[in-house]
Amino acid sequence: MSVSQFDLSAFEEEAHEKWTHSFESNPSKLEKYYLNVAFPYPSGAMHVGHGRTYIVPDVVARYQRMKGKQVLFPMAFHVTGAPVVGISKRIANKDEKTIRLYRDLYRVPQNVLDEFTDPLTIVKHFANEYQRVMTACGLSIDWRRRFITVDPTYSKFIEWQWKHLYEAGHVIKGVHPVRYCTVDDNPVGDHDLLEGDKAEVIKFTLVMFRFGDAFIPCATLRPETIHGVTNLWANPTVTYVKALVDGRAWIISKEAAEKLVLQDHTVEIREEIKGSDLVDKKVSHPLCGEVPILPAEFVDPDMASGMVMSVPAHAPFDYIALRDLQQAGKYTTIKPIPLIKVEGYGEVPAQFAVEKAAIANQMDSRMDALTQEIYSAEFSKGKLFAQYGGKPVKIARDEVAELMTEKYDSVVMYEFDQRPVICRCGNRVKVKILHDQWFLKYSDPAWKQEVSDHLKDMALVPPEVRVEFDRTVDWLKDWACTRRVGLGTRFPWDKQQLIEPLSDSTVYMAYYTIAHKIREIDPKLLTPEVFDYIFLGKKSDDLPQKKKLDAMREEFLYWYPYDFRFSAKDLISNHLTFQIFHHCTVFEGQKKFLPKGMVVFGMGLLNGAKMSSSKGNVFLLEDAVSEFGGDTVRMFLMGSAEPWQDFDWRNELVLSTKKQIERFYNTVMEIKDASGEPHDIDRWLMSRLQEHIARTTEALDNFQTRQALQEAYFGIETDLKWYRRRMPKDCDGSRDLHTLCSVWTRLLAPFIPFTGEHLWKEMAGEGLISFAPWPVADKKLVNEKIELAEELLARTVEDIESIRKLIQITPKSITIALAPAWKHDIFRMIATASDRNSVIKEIMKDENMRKRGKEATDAAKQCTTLIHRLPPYVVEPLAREPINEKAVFDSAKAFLEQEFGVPVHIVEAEGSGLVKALTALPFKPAIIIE
RNA sequence: GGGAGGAUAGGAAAGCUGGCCAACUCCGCCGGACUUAAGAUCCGGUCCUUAGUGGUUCAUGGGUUCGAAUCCCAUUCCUCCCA
Repeated sequence: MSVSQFDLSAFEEEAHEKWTHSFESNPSKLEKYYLNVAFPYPSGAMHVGHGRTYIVPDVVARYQRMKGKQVLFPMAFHVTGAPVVGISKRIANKDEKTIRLYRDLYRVPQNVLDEFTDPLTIVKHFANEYQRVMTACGLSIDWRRRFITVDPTYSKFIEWQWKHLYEAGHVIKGVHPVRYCTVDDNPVGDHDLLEGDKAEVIKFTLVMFRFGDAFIPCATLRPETIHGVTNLWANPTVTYVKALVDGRAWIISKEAAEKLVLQDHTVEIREEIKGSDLVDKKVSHPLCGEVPILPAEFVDPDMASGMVMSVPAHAPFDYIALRDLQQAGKYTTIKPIPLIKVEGYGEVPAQFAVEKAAIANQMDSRMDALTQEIYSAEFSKGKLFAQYGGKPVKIARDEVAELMTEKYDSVVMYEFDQRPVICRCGNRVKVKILHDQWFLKYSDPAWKQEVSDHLKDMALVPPEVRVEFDRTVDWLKDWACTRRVGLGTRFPWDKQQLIEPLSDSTVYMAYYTIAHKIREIDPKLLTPEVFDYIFLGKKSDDLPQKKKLDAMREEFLYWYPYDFRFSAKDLISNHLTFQIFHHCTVFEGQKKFLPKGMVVFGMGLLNGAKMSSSKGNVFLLEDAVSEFGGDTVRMFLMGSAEPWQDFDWRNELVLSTKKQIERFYNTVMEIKDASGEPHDIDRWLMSRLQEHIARTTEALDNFQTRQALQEAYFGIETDLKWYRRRMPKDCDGSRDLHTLCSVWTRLLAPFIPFTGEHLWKEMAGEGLISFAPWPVADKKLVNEKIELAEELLARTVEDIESIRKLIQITPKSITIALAPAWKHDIFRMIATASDRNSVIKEIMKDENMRKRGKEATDAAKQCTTLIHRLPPYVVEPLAREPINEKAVFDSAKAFLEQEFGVPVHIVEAEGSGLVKALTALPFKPAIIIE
């Protein structure tokens, strides 16, 4: 008895035992199916959102396996990059927040946590955790092929890959601005920031105003507004410095002087100048003439050069600052100078906008939004006045910047678009220009062309993402591909640097095919020639361990290219596109090895809010599995949304999923051994079953896990309910139910493999259900007539119930009156008519109909309505051939009487003498309850 | 700012090559049956109205059409990506 109890954790234990090496997959005679997932960066524990990412491909893998394919589903761990280095530092520094996250949320034991001061220990720990939890989820992964991206062997593979990229001319050297901490003396990654992780580096133009023998540089994003400059702003409370920058005298804030050093300038500070001493002095620029310096306390010395040029006609801040001064009776001769015409903002846009929004002073919180609004409006729609060239702002901006750089000493200065940006160490982050920065030249049009050509031949799921890929390829710019900190493979042409994490994980899908075998060879022997041989078939002398290489070559040729890659949609604009670029280069001229398809996922929500480890809004996958069971988690994640849609995890919904599995299990256990003789209703059940098989198969072919579950689970369950209702009281069901159970269990096996294995054993199925044959729909068992008869019966039962509810009397008998043959004729004529409007005329031409007069036209109208109302799968067969309604109801008489507990009479409407019987229509008999 | 997608019952979600659509299905809730009870299961209900009917609905406003949740335009809001 205890064996047949529904006990998920017992099933799980049983299955794990059977599966130990089952999913290790080798080349064989069978057709192959290779799928893979973007590998995880194991810096923390898995949450349920991760669960779906790996369960969807597992369902597909299991499905394809049952279809008889040789399936490869590998997994590895991406440990390269900087984040984990930051984490280890924070743990070493006893950062409370980080420690709490790892100790309390991820539940890392203290003795392990103590070791986390070493970054590699962190990723290795969580890689093992990942494997453990993935296994608990029933993922059918070939773990022999597991690797991490800092394995020496893998590094050799990366070096080989980059050699090809380099030789193809895709790796170039350039300069690059980065966030930089001068205390740590290192670039700062997102995860190393205390504040300002959204800040971006913006390229400003320094407009050089002449001030005696020196320059005063003002940073701007809008150099074209130089024509409208009325003054500069200096902060009277700030101490400025006069410094020799690249040999020429500049007046800038102290902070700016420090920043310029990081941006390729030599800076020697000569003297300090008080801001107040600058006020009311004059400066000049060839494009705007002489203007005064005005005082303004809003000027931030830590923003770019610490001096600001004022364009009151187009910048709300400048406008208000000037207005405030003038209201105090100062500088009243200065007038805003408009220079850009923009529709809908009057003569002086800044003034117009400020007045429209009724902004009182500089402190108004809407100022930033307003500035942004004007900036955007002028950029997209604005045009310079004719005297300044008349060009659109979009074009003029770059032209003016170029002119200033060439003729008027302007230079570029990088600064953040928002502040403050603060490092973990508490120091202000600055922008530094890095030299020796290497780039992947994704901007290369020829390379783009190869990628976009191949993209056309790839299967993309869902199809809507194709435009996003096309756009990404179109827009992609050069990508900085080396870093100075973190874990990773050394960059071959500059050993001081590392290959950046997104750039070292683009062709590893090929590496999976040989990962378990290449380990046997000493990494020192893994020259590029070795990989050239394995992956490209290029022969060369002195290849080591030729036999092993041949075996690897064979694996690669068998598995590659991969059939589908699964990944979340936020990777479209980088990783998923990069990997196509890299494949195109590495497998240059070998189109048959390029990726075949991709499935892109939506995001995960927890109780309606976005999942986020840092905010603590996560539910750990491990907890979910132990609380609800692996099958429950799987079925919930697969059934709540299609893979590419966002899904929402809610515990109460998960709980009801568990009940569903239990219901399924109990039902199967109860009926699997039924042995009665089949009735008509069994033929109906078998007929319906074929459709569920076909639809489930089709859904899975399209990766629609939700649709597939809907068909395979609820579709069959609903049929069974009707089936049991239709069974005579004393009958336990026929031996056909055994077939149904076998099919049903197999259809669900990819989703709930643990329960599947257990039931398979209970049903004495051969081998493991994981490798059992996928059911195939048998067209011969589809019986349209029987389905139609049941449909008629079900609809009639429904009608009787709704009438009974309405009249609220205790019925003594029910009479079902069937429509006469001539109404069937009308029905058929209308259903087959090409023009349903004129068909009534046609009908009335008939002698027999005409003599019935109004009765016939009424019936025709009602039939038309009915035909519109019935689904096509009912109308079509009825149009071909009427069904024998009398026979249907006669044989169901016992059922109906049992259902309603009163005598049921079946009569022909015509000649019954009942008034209500006249409303009888084909497929809709009249019902008289007394 | 540029790009992509979306807005349907209490929640989730199907339908979206125009007529079958008050709208598959699941969850929740309400009522009933079974049960000592709970749970499970089964039946019914869940916009208004009603002898199985009819009406009003699918973010808002407009358009195309004999006819639109479904096509087109505008607006509002949401999500994601890039800047």
